Amino acid sequence: MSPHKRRSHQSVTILDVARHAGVSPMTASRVMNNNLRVGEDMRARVKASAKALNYRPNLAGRSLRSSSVARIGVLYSNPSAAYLNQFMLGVLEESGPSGAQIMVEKCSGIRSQRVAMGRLLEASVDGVILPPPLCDSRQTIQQLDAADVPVVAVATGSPMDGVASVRIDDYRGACAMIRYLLKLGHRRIGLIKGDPSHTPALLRAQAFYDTMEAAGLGVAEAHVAQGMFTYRSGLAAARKLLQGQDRPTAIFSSNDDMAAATIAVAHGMGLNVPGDLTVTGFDDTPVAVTIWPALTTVHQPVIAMGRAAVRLMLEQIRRRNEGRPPSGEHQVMKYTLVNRESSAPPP
Amino acid sequence: MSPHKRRSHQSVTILDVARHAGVSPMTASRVMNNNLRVGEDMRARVKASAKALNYRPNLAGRSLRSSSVARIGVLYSNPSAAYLNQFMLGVLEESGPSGAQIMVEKCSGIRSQRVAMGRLLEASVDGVILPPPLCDSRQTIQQLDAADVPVVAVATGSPMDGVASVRIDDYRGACAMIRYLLKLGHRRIGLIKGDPSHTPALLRAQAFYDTMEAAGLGVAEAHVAQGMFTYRSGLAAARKLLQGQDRPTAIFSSNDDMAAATIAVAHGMGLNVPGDLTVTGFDDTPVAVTIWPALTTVHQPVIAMGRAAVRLMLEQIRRRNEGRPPSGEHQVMKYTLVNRESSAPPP
DNA sequence: CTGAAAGCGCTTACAG
DNA sequence: CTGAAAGCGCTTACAG
Repeated sequence: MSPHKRRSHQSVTILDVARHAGVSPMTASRVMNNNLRVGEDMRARVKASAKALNYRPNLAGRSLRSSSVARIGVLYSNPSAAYLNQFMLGVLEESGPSGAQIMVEKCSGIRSQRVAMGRLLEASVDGVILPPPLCDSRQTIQQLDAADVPVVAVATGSPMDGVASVRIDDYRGACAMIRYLLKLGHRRIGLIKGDPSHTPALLRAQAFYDTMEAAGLGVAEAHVAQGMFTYRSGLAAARKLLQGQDRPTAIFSSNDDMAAATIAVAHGMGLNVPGDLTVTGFDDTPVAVTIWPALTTVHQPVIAMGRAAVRLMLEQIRRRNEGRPPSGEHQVMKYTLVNRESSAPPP
Repeated sequence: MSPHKRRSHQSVTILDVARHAGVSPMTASRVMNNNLRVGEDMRARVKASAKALNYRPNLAGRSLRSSSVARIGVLYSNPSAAYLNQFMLGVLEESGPSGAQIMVEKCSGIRSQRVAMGRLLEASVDGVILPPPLCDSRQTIQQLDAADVPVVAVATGSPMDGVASVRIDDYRGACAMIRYLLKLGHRRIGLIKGDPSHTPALLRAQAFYDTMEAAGLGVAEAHVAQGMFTYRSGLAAARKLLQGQDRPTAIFSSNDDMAAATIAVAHGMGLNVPGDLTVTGFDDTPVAVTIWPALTTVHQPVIAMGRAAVRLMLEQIRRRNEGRPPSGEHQVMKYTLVNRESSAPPP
């Protein structure tokens, strides 16, 4: 960087961009805010200048002048604490600099749902982010729609038209994991399904069946157990899978909590993981590295998804304020297969 | 609220406070920032007015004019992911509105410590927050001191003079838990100790010995096991405690991860928790409600401690900027005993 | 569609 | 120790 003296606090302001583009600061501002009433020509020039100068809007300045900061609600029902913690980390990281206010409301059951929703609406939130499993509640989304409040659905397995969403491709993530197990040499692979009312659970299970079939492998009834995404349900499911004669050499659990339970059950039976049994999870929540052996799992970038949810929400709010329809953008984030200690070739 | 029209965006500004107190805005500003060069008289008047009007500084305005926002580093080594997530939740919540920037650096081992510290210093952070176990590293604190960078130590068992800190009273928290087990009727209580290089581990163990002794109970060698705060170390410790003849009817684990491991081992031995064995933890991290049965534990308000750490840090930075010495304030937060499903009277 | 002016709430830099 | 003036970066409200 050249050693010349800084004239102001911030290196590049919107004034610099305007000057560089040869337009007024107002026009530059309008372009930065996606305001429609700007000619294509100017829009392009400003965008180019902003990029060339690496302009970053000063959010303090913006929020100082703009009448109000965005108020974003996060409405959740019963996700795992670990998941929600990570998600909120992303939400707060992104909302902090933008000056947006975050209101978190929990609900369990229909009645408390009504109460929570009422509180959010009364606080006149500008938008509501719906982490799973509420992301799939038609009723919740319709209520919000009726109140003209934009929604961002997080980690839904079935994105809806006109409702913005962030997610990973659960189907392909699960396929990747099954293919990995296959490549390791496993043939008898067990599946612990997740709560069937959560759309990603369905996708992960379907990926299992499809990939096994594509490999020319049948799936025995005894090798599939229904779970509910909780540790406790994983305990029961793992017992079912491991008690039989022809027990699987690998178990694909639809999330980490149930995988952790599976390892606990296996240890209880004197089974070595991964020597006697490979166990893999999904999500890569903190429990994956808490337990021993550390879990091979599919990493879902939960923090990044929290950030993305806020960005999408801010965009929805702007659109609404300008009378434009919701973008209905569906952002698909990258999953990664994380190979740790709980997987190995079959005995 | 009266229905009169709002003159401006914010209900109460520093101008209102100044007018109410009959001083200039500058004086009001100085008082709000604890600037020393204000007479006692005016200081009192402004404070009273601010309180009367319920004045909340607009942080966007402040950060816009102030040359720079605070840059706060968080340097950590190897805490549990769950703990750090929760802690960061508090840090981000508090730093967001203040506009402070957070820089997180991880280090493992001496060499990477040097690298991480170098990055922080190069980014010219205004202060560094030290979560456990780095909160107890004299070397780290001295390096930071030498660079004239204020420190806030989090959850240290031995607060140092001149270094601000936030913590709970680990000793009394552990005493409360042991007394609870005693009251339940347990006499043979086992202890899983934590990493001895972490000061809170020492306090929790000492509380165990003292409380048992106060109850007139001896502690058998076989009823104490050394752990390292990890799940894996908890597995080994629990095996040691449960294999003997005269096994304990209750086990007090020095943290939740090791308690979770203990429950897994107990289940593996066919023991019912809490029917045959009571297991309790410490910290109340998310794992406490993930596992089954849910853990009775000592709640440490980690999120609130994250917020408090940022508040203390901002105060330290201000003091330093004004040439005053660090406050060396030690904030002690409240713990709570959370009674869930893993504890019951002895069989 | 584009712009000149004013001001959001606060604090810096200068006077006294 | 106290204050009047100016300005941080941005956008609202008004003109054209």
